[in-house]
Amino acid sequence: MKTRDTKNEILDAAQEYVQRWGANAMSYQHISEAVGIRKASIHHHFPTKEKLLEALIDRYSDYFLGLVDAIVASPVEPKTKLRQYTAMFEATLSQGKQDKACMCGMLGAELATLGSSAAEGLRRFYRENEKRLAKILDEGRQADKFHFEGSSRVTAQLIFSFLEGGMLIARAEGSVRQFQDMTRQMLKLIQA
Amino acid sequence: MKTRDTKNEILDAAQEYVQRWGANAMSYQHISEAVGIRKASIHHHFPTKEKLLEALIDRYSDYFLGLVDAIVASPVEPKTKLRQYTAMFEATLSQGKQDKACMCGMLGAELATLGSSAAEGLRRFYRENEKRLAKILDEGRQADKFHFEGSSRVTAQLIFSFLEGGMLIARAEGSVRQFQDMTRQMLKLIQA
DNA sequence: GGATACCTACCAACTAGTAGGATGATTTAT
DNA sequence: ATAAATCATCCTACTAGTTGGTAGGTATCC
Repeated sequence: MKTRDTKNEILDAAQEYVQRWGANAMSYQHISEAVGIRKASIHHHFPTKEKLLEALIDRYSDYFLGLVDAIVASPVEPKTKLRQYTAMFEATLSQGKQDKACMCGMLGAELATLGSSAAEGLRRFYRENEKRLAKILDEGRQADKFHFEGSSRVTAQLIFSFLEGGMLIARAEGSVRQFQDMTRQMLKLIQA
Repeated sequence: MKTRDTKNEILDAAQEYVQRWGANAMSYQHISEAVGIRKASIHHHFPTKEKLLEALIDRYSDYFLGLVDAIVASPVEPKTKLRQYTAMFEATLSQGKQDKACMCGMLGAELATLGSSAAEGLRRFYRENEKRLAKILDEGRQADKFHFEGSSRVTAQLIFSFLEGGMLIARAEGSVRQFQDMTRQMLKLIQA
């Protein structure tokens, strides 16, 4: 707990900005003002914007997937796990002025402007989420709690896509409620 | 069919750019080079970037919803209508280097950087799509071709959210196939 | 004494947007 | 009909501000 504070404060500010405005609307200047540090000092911690975004994606990914792993490993019903998973997205959407989306959903739209390393990190985030979701779905289907035909992997991709897209759409309407309704309906569709 | 050409060429170039790179990565300079016209000349047609984006959203919205209306009005099965609707998204994703998303999905991520008028246009696009989707769903449910509980409006929002999100996710993986698989699974989930 | 962390001061490139002029077509006045 | 005025389109040339990034210095800490 020494120098690490500033580095994390920079990432905190950057993440907030990306979740609200997007990576291309975020600048070193903005971070500088938010953290209370000079622009050049940010370059000391993250030499280029590309490196910053890579670090940002890595941190976000690790944190988010850590929470997901805890849900997957917990001894509750698959249905509950799925609800807890969707609640994570809902929580982000509910923060502040309800104008934050999933950071990796935002970056998905800005994919073309990302470096190849950051883009790979993004894809990893998507795949790892889908993998964990598929596990929950498999578990639930075997226990006859979920019902759907075909691949659990594709179904996981479908649910994940909906959650990422749903955040953007619901945010535009300024309606957490709409997101909750859609999520509930999604869950109903795969219920046995 | 006189002066209108340049205006539309500008919008064409801008739309391509937004669908691939996003609105914040698009500049008057980029459009200028793509169209073969000077930067200042673009300002003559669209005095500010905000106005350009408003015009872009309006044109896109009118065109897209026009196609959707044709689908809704056509005398085919609801199931076919839904497949035709999702095929429109698939077509965009299949274009070029498979790096284009729905323009309004892209702009959804950049919502905070849009002017209030453009943001309202975006929301209108979302709502009008959901409305038409709900109509198809209602029609199908009444004909016992679709089966789902609860609100058709919420179900329409769910499907629309999935399509917008799915384009971004599938694009990241460079996989039209993944998008097709997810869409097919979505359709299966609401099939009677 | 060598890192680490931060600073001031700069840079070249790019951003949206403006001023004002040239060209040519279309309307209008005579 | 023709001359004059107006207009749309496009141009060169510019502005002020922002962008990511660098050079090089200073203070502090192990």
